[in-house]
Amino acid sequence: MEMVFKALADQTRRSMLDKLLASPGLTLGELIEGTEMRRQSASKHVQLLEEAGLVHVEWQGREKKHFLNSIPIKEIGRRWLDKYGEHQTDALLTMKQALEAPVEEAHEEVSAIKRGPEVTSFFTPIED
Amino acid sequence: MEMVFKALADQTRRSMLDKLLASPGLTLGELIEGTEMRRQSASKHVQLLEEAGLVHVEWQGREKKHFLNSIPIKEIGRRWLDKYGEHQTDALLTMKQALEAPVEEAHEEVSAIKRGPEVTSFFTPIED
DNA sequence: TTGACATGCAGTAAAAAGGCTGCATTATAA
DNA sequence: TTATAATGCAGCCTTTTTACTGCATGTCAA
Repeated sequence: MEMVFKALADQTRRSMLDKLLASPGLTLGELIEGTEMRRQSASKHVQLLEEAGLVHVEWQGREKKHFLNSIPIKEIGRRWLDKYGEHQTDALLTMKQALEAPVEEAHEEVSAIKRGPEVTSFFTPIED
Repeated sequence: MEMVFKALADQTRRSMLDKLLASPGLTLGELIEGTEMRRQSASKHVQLLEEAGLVHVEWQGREKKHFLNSIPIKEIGRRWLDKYGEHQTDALLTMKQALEAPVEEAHEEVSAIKRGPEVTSFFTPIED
């Protein structure tokens, strides 16, 4: 999971995923077409993407075909949408309103929310 | 968008978001409780999260209360789930099967998929 | 007012990331 | 077989990231 986040943090790598989504099976050479980047640098990016499980490769003679594996991305999307579901937004708005109220009462409300079951019940811990 | 990806790339920052999800309104001091990290280091992380729009703050006297803003995360989740939808997985499997067939025919199928409307129609470009 | 507390900002050091060149390896094609 | 093409690996350099220390600022409470 850590690796997936790291891999997605770089624009160059995200562009590579885009290209592979549009054109499955591109080789390294084809991946850097139209860019200024050297083959060797791109190769390192591809290595990272492979380690993160985001790219699957198939060797065909001396050519290495690259394919996007969208499973890890979907997994992240699914988990995070579960984790930060609609309830959270409501809770945030509640907090915001509470803080905009006079300090004493606001502090009370904050404490109530912090110790109460309302927010903690929204929270489904997910290892990442 | 770039900032959001960068912000999510670090485990420390993701943990902070987790804490703020579980306990909205934590101060900096509360955020580093139980960790080895110095206050000043954590402060920089918070700064990044703020710039990425992932954390909203409310000053209350000398205390700075931090709140998770899950909107950017949801936005990413939504866009990426659109982008890498179910069709992509099918396409990937098709490619995989094609490549596992004898080379000549496989190459034909790959070319067909690459130039055909099947895959490109799956692709909905999204700026990021 | 004064001391303690919560935070911010500047500067520094170490580590990680990203890009390059040069060379080695394997496969195709003449 | 030999030249060419696609790729990998090692080493180097520069930039970015991350964590630290020290000091400054603003707020609360006695």
